[in-house]
Amino acid sequence: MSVLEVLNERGFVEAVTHEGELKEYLEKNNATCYIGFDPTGSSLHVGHLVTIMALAHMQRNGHRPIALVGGGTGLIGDPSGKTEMRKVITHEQVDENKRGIKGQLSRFLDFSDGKALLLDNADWLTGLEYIPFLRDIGRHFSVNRMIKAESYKMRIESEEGLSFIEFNYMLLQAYDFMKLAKSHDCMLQMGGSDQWGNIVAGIDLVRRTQGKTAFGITFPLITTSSGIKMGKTHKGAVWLDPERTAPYDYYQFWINTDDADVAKFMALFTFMPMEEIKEVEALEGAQMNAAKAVLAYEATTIAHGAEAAQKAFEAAASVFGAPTIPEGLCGSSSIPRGGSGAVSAESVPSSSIDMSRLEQGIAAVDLFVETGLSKSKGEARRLIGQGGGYLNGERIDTFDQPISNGDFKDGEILLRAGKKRYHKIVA
RNA sequence: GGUGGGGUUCCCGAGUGGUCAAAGGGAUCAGACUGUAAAUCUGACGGCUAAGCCUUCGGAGGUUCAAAUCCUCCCCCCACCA
Repeated sequence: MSVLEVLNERGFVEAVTHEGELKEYLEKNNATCYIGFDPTGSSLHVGHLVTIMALAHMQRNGHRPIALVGGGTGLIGDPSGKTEMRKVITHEQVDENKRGIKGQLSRFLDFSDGKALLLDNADWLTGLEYIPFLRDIGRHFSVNRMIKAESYKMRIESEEGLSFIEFNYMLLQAYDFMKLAKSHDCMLQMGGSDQWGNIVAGIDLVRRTQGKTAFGITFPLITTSSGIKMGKTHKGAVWLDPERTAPYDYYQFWINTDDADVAKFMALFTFMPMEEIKEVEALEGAQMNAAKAVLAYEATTIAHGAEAAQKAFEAAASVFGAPTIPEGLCGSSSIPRGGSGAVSAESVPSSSIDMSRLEQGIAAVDLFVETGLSKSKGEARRLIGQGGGYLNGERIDTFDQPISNGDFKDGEILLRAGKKRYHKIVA
């Protein structure tokens, strides 16, 4: 089975250029392909996962993926799909972000022995000279055509407009492709559907300058079944950096997937075989929860390692109860089955507190604020007033209920806000 | 540079001297129902030493018993013209 089929089957493909030829190309060659990553943040997030997984599939099928960090283009900002101009970032930030990004990608890609590459387009873009660039590259672009591109249209029609530097983004990205085609024989670029215009521009440029056919694949924008762009939660992005999104929260993010999305996400964000995923589609009711646990476990394993996934699983089990995963379900997953014995909740956020203060008793509201479960006293008061505050599993009745060292159970006080947020206080 | 229109609480958006912590919607949070899902229903949604007080309506001043609302200056955005 070729990569293209794998990607297709798993729902990665939105559009492909020269489908037949690309298929042939991928079957005959150990191809090199690339995807660009914006170094605007120090961490990638779940929104990047589709592209990352696509690269991983490429590598697993014998091709060589290149993750291209836009250190040069990042200084400009891609207007595609954005309604407003992006902040320009500094070189130092880019360097720092690059390090973070590589670390995270290493979980998904094997960078050893040049099996995957991390390149930075700043290496060739920052040295460009204006006049030669215009003469050699600019002449291949038609403004008429560019302004018709979907990626620019929106901005051109917007109130804010499109700045000149952003307008040049397409040329630079096309230049990247051309450069990589020449230096690494990289003939395939992939990207989100908003990148279509940029990718096609690159393919064009490769053809005009080198007379070769390059290819492009775009991925669909993954939305949840409720139509929201996936990976954003009220708290902001779900990061791949464990410092920013703890593995436990990462795990929880996947657990909270909509029923309707579970199978889709399994196909996209795990390496589980499609036969098993098809079975998941048919699940109903509470069984779906078991499938979600598998999804969360697998996704967490990929992003943070088996150990972290195990811990997250156990922590979740200790607060929500261990899920029963039927034997027949998702056989390839190494998720613990049949309720593992000792469950620890060490991934639940915890803090310690000065014992002398506890002796006097601390009002519940204050404790909720101190532990970060509530942002302000008003919020804590509201929470408890509405019945959302719990102490060791018991609902707290009044907001000023004192909590003291008499409330320790097994050496800890377990506070809970609402259904899902916990905090442990240890002596 | 000229002319006109704007900047309101997380977002959109009403409000044009007191009745405004500011309509409505969205988002969010909690509760009920459930399966840590969705949908639905209910409630909350600036802060606090909480029937009271304090801080908010681009910024700084001013008028007034009283200003998001009126005046002055400034900053920013947008449209059209040049």
